Amino acid sequence: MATTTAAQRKARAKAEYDAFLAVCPSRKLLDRLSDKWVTLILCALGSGPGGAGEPRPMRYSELSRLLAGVSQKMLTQTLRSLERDGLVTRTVTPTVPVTVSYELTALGVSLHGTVRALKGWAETHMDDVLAHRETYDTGEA
Amino acid sequence: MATTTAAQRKARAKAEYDAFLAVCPSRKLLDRLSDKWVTLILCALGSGPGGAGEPRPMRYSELSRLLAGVSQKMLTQTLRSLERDGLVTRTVTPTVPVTVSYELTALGVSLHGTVRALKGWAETHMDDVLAHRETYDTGEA
DNA sequence: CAGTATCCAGCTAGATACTG
DNA sequence: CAGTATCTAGCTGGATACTG
Repeated sequence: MATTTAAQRKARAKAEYDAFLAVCPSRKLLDRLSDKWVTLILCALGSGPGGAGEPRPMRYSELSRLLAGVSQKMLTQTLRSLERDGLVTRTVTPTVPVTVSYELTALGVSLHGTVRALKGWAETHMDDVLAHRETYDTGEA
Repeated sequence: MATTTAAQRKARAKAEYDAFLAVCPSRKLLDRLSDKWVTLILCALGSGPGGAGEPRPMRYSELSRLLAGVSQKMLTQTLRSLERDGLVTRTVTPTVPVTVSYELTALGVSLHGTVRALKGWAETHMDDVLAHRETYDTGEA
C-alpha cells in the first residue's frame, strides 16, 4: 500500500520542480505550453456545448478552420506534441476518407481553465494594452 | 457622463476581440504573452511578501539571478515590452551606480494569477507529462 | 480528409564586447 | 549596476507539393 496519497505526491512534485531553474524539466514544459497554438488548440477543445471546461471533440479540419491562419505543419506538429504529453487524444475512424478526432484528456482539461483565462485576458485587456503602447511610443519619439 | 460602466466596456471589448481570428490584434497580444520569459518575470514580480498576487518590486539584477539562464538581451527586451504594454513600471533611482526597479502595475497584477497558474501547472504535472511521453515514445519505436 | 515531406527566408536568441 | 550594440548560428514556421 502507498503511504502517500495522490494529493501528497502532487504537492511534493510541485515542490521539487521549479521553473525558475534553467535545468529543471518544468522550464522546458513551460516553454512548450507558452505557445500561441497550444493555447488556442486547448481553448478550442475545451469549449464544450455546456460551456468552458467541458471537453469538445473536434476534427482536424474543424480546428484548422477555427484557428484562422494556422499552417498544416504547425497544427499537426502542435497536436502531436499535445498528444505526446498526454493532453489530447487522437482517434482515427477508418471511414473513407479517414476521420480523425482530437479530444482533451483529463490532464488537458485541468489546463484548459488557465489557457482560456490567458486568451480571455488578451481579448479583455486589448484596449488597455493598446492605449499604454500609444502613450509609451509617443513619449519615446 | 458616460452611459456605459467600465464593466460594460470590458464585456464589449471581450466580445469584439477574438484571438481565434488571424487578423485580430489580440492574437498578437496572446503571442507576446505566450512567452517563457514573460511568464517567469510576471510570476517573479507578483510573488510579494504576503504571497501570490501581491506586487513585489525587484531590481534588474535580482530578476536576472532568479530567472536562471536568461540572457541580458532577453531580460531587457522582455522587460521593455512589458513596460510598453503597461504591465510593469520601470523606476530609475539616480544612485551611484544607478538602481533600477521593476514593479507590476494593476494591469500586470490582473494577469499574474493566470501566469502563476501556468507555471504551477507545469511544475505540478511534470511527472504526468513525463510518464505520458515515455509511453508515447516507446510505443512509437 | 488528414496528413507527410521538403525547402528556405527570416526572425530569435545566445555570445561577446563595450558604456554611462 | 544596468544596460546598449553587434554579429551570427540555427531554429521556427510559412509556402508548396505530394499521398493513403
